[in-house]
Amino acid sequence: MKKKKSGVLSRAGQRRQREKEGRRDAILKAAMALFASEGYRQASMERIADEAEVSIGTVYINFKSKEEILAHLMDEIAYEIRTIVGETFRASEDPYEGMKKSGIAFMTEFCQKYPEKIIILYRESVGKSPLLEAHREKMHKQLISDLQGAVETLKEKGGFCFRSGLSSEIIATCIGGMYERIAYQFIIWQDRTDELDEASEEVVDFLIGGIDSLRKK
Amino acid sequence: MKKKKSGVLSRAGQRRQREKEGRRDAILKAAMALFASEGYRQASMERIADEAEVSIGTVYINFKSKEEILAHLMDEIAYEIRTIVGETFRASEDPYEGMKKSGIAFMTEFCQKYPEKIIILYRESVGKSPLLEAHREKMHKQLISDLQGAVETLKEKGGFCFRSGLSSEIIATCIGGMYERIAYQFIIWQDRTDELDEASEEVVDFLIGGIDSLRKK
Amino acid sequence: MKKKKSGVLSRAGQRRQREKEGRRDAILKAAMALFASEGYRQASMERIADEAEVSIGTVYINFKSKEEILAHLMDEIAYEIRTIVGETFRASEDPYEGMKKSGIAFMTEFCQKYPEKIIILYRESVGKSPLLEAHREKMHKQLISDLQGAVETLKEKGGFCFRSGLSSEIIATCIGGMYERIAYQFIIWQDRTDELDEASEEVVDFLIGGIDSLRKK
Amino acid sequence: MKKKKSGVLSRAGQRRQREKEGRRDAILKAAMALFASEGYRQASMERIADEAEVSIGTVYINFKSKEEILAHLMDEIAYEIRTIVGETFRASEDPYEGMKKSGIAFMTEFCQKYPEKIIILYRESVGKSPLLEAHREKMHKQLISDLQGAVETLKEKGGFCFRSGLSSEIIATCIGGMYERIAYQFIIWQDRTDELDEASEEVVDFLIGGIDSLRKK
DNA sequence: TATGAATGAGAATTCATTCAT
DNA sequence: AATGAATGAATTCTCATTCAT
Repeated sequence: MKKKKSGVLSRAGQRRQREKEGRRDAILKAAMALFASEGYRQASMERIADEAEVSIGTVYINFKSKEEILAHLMDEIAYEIRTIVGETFRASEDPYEGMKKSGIAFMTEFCQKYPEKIIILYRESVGKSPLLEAHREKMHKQLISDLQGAVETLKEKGGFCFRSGLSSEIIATCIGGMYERIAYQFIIWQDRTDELDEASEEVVDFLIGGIDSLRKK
Repeated sequence: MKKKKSGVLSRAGQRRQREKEGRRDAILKAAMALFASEGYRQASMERIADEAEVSIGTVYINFKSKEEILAHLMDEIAYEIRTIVGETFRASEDPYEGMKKSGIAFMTEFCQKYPEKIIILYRESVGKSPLLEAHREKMHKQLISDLQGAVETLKEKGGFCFRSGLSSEIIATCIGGMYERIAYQFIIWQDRTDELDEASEEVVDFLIGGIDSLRKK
Repeated sequence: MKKKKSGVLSRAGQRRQREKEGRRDAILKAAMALFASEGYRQASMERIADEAEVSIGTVYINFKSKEEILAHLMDEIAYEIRTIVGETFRASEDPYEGMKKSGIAFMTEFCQKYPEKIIILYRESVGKSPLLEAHREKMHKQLISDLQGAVETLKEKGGFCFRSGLSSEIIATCIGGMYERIAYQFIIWQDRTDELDEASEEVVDFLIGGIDSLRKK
Repeated sequence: MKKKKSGVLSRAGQRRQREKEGRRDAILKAAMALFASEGYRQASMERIADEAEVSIGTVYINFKSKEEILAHLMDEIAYEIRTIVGETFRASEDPYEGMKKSGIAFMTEFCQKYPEKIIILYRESVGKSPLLEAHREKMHKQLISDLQGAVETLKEKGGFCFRSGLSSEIIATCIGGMYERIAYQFIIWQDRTDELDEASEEVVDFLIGGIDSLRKK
C-alpha cells in the first residue's frame, strides 16, 4: 500500500488540488465580472455560483461570505497595482523618471487593460459595510504609503527637503486621488481610452510640478 | 373645489406650510445623519422616519423612494459646494489667489464643518445603483466643469496657454481627485482636522505647481 | 329675519344641496370609470378624488369606505337593470315575447351602451371581500328572483306546469348565467358589439327552447 | 461540476425529489384552501407558507409570485374539468347522452366534490389583476372551445344544421354561463348539494332544449 | 468536498382612513 | 362641509447563509 508522505501529494491529490484552485479562481473571476457589471449588491451569490459553474455551497467552502470575496478581490487588485507600479518605479535609475513611468504604467498597463478591476477598486468597494470600509481604508493606506515611499526616495536622491513633515503624505495622497478621478473620467464614466496616453503624460507632469512646488526653498 | 387664491396663504396655511417644510427638512436631516453614520443600505426607511419623528408614510409623501432622498441630498451638497467654492473664487481679483482661497475654503469651511456631507458625497453615494450612479456622475461632472472654468479663467487672465486642449480638463479632474482623497485622509478615515489648515495650504500649492507645469513653454 | 321652514330649503340651501349631489355623483362617476378601467384594487381613493375634482376628505364625507362606493355602484347598476328589464317585460302582452324583448333590451340597451357597468357588475365586484361578496349575492338573488317571477308569469299565462318545484329557479339561474357569459364574450373580452344583435336573438331563442323543455308533459 | 447522469436519480435523490414535490403540492393545497376560505387578497404569503409548513422563501422557490400560484391553480382546475368533462362526453356513443352525462358529471363529480376549486375558478380568480384576468380569459375560452367542439359533434352526428354560424359559439357560451351560476346558487352561495342531482338533470334538459331550438328548420 | 433546497430576517413601499384646520 | 397631509399596519419579495445528504 502506498503511504502518503507528508507534504507530498499523490497524482490524484494533485489533480484535486488543481481542480480546487481552478474552482476558487473561477469563483473570483465570476464575482469580479459580476460586481463590475451589475454592482456588488445586485450580484447575488447564486449568480456568482452559476457563472463559476459551481454550486452555492462550494462558494461558501471557499469564502466564508460575500464580503470576503470582495475583500479578496480588493487585495488581489491592490497587490497587482503595487507590483506593477513598484517594479516600474524601481526599474528606473532616475526617481523622477520612475515616478512618471510608473504613473503611466498604472494608467495604460493596468487601468486600460482591466477596467473591471478599477471599477471594483474605485466604485464597487466603496461604502459597502463597516468591515469592507475598514478593509478599503487599509488598502488605500498601503497604496499611499508606497507612493509616499517613492516620494521620499525622490527627495533623498534629489537631495532636497519638503516644506514640512506633512508634505510627502500630502503629495502621496494627492497623487492617489488624481489617478482615481482620471480613471473615472476616462474609463469608468466615459470610454476615452484612446486619449489615455496623452492624459497620462499630462497627469504625471502635473504631479511632478506639484511635487516641486512643495520643495523647501 | 379649489378655493385658495394663488400665492396667498392664510396665517394657518402659512403655519401648515412651515410645518410641512420643517418635516421635509427633518427627514433630510435624519437621512443625512443616518446615511453618514450607518451607511445608506443599513439606514432603513423606518429608522429615518423615527429619527425625523414622522411616520413612514410621511417620508413617502415627501420623497418617492429611498434613492430619491439620497439623490436630493447629493444635489443639496453639491449646490453648497459650488456656491461656497464659486463665491470664494470670484471674490478674489487674482485668479491664482482665488484658486487657493477657494480650495482652502472648501477644506476648512465645508469639509471640516460638515463631515457628514462629505461622507455622503464621497462614500455613501458611490456604487449604490445604476440610477444613483448616473446622478453622481452628473454631479461630479458639474463640479469638474466648474473647476475647469476656473482653470480657464486662470489661463486667460494669466495670458498663457496650456500644453494641449486636454490640459484644463486634466487639471480640473486632478484637483477634484486630490480634494477627495485629502478629505478621506484627514476627515473620513482619520480625524486630523487640526492638521487640515496646514494640509490645505500644501494642497493648493501642490495644485498651483501642477497647473504651472502644464503651461506651454 | 327669515325663518327656515322645516323641510323647505332656501335658495342658497338649494344650491348647496345641488352642489352636494353633484359632488356625490362626480365621485360615483369617477369611481365607476376607474374601477372599470383599472380595476377596483388599483383605483386608489386619491385617484377617485382627483378624477372627481374633490378632496379625499370629501369622498369620505359621502361614503364611509371604498367598499361602500362599490356597493353603491352595484346597487345602482342592479336597479337600472331591473328597471329596464322589468319594464320591457311588462310592456308586452305575451309573456314569451316579453321574455325575449327584455333579454334583447338587456343586451342591446344596457350592456352595449354601458360596458363599464357590466364590467363592474360581472368582474370588479367579484371576490373583493366578505362584505361585498354578501352584497353581490343579495343583488344577484334579486335579479334571479325577478327572472323567476317572469318565468312564473309565463307558466301561469301559458297554463302549463314545470317538471318540478325547482324548475323555475333553475331556469332563472341559467338565464342569469347565460347573459353574464354572453356579455363577457361579446363585450368584456372581445369587442363584438356589431354581432350582439344577432347573438341576443339566438340567446333568447335558446332560453325559450330551454324553458319549454322543462314543461311537464 | 455536474455529476449526475441525465434521467437517473440515486435513491436519496429520488427521496429528495419526492419531498420537493410534496412541498410544492403542500403549498398549492394550502393556497387553494386559503384562497377559497379567506379570499385571494386576504391570504398572505406568510399564511400560505405557514399552512404548508414551509418557509416563505420556499414558496418563492416554487412560485415566483402570489399571482403565479393562483394562475397555476387555475390551470390545474381547468385541466381537471376538461379531463372529466371530455372523458365523460367521449364515453357515450350518443352525443346527446354525452352532453347530458358530462354536464351531470361536472356538477356532481367535480363541483360537489371540490367546492374550493369552483370557488377559485368562479370567484377568486376574477378581477384580480390584468395579468390574471388575461389568464382567466384564456382559460375560459378553452373551456368554451371544448364545449363548442361537443356542440359541433352533436350537430354532425345528428345530421342537422344550426341557424347561423354563430350558433354553436352562442350555445357553448350559454352552457358555460349556466353551469357557473348553478354552481354559485347551489354550492357557493348556498349549500344545497342535496338538490344538486335533481338540479343538474333539469339543467341538462334545459340546455338540450336550448340547443334544439337553434336548429335550422 | 460538493451540492442546492430551505430558511427567514429584513426592507421598501402602498393606500385606506383619520382628523386638525 | 371641505380639505389633504399624516398615519402606520400590512404585504410582497429578496438573498446571504446554512446544513442534511
